[in-house]
Amino acid sequence: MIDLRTLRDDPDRLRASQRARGEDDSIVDALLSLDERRRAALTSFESLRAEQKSIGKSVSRASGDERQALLDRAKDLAAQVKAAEAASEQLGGELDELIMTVPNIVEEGAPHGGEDDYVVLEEVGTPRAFDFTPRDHLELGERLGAIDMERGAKVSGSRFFFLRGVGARLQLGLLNMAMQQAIEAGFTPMITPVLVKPESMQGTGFTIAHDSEIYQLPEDDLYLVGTSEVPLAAYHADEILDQSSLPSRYAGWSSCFRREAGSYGKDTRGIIRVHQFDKVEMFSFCHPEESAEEHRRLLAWEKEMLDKVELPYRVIDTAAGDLGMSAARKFDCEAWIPSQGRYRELTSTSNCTQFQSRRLKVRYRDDEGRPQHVATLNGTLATTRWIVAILENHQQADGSVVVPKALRPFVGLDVLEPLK
RNA sequence: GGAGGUUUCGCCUAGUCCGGUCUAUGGCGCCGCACUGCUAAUGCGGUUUGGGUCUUAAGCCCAUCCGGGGUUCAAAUCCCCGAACCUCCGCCA
Repeated sequence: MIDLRTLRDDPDRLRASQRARGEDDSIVDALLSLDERRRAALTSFESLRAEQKSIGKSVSRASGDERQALLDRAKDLAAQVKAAEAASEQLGGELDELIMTVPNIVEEGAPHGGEDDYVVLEEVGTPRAFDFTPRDHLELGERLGAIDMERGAKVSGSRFFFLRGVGARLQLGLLNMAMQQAIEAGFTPMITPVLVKPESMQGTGFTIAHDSEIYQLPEDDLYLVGTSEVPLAAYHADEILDQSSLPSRYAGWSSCFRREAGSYGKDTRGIIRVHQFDKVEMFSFCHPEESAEEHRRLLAWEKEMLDKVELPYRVIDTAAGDLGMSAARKFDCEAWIPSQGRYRELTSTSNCTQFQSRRLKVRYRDDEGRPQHVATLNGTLATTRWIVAILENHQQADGSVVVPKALRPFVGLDVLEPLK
């Protein structure tokens, strides 16, 4: 949620941000006008209410005719107060509803435009030159007995799979290595709920009503998370944190669930795009003034992981139109996928500034003792999708796969060998 | 799934039976000041959160006693619905 005060003081900032995203900036005027009308209604309600209270008090002191006269007047006022309150609540509700649809204000420096207008910040490593025709991750995974899509489909439907044998070991090793790195960096490891209440989902910036990506359990009014960012963001909801505890960093391990509605025909092969996968996610609550630095730190930890698994990748600065609801800035790391001859996203780190904390009411006390909203950031340390890049980039002509050195102690194998 | 209990401004707590004097009591903690060789102790004052008004500040005002709704001129207090926690019973991994 954006800040109403900032909006009043500097509406042009939001206008510029909306244009950078390629979205309608007329919403700014709608917000300003609604805000003004709501404040007028609120003031009128409050002064009526003040009068009602003071008359109410004198009722208890008066007696006889005087009391009756006051009672009549109070009755009349009570009706007026009720009407004024309803009017103010009506406008307040409209304003809340509207402001909840406004995406975060884009950070200065983020590229303008849509999906294809990203800026490549860095390329690390070079795609390997194969002296044989590289197999894709599914063929490798099947030969290794690591990935079973067919039975995934039999048991649960399309875009579901089993990781088995060395596949299961590879994922466990990878995610454990991510956890290990996070712990060494001072993160608190977390295993989170994957079903959350609507307010946790919405507080994090997902719109339950319109987001067809979310699995819903209407019977229980619970929602399956697409990332542990959701439970981690909501973890400190309605709390005022001690300023000295910032930045407060958590590493969450969870399964993630995505309906992938509207992506029919896209990435249908293998485990690139699936309904359920596992992920280790970094999450940081930090001082708003430090969020840009913290964002760079999260990016550095992502790169450290990518270096450990010895993958060629590039870092992109996502364009404003592709940031989503909550992010003010987003950096993705994309690894080279030999079978596709292109880079695919393996990590994504977002600076959500105070957007989520304002919705979730996560605050800290500033030096004057006043509560202020913290900044929240998130970033990927490892996911199931990494297996795709690891298998393909480290494959050998015979279909075996060399486990990156840093990963070996976690997987317990140096080379993954095809089944006989 | 059923029965009962609990929920008050950081923590603990009074108030709820019997509506107005609750502008919510007291203790702890915290902050400031005073006193004091130092520390401690003591005394005094402050200390929920959000919002409106206001150039700023002060001040004033509104809301806030788990959440929502209702009764009433008036609700922490009465009624209804819900949530969380605790105890017991049932059922099931």
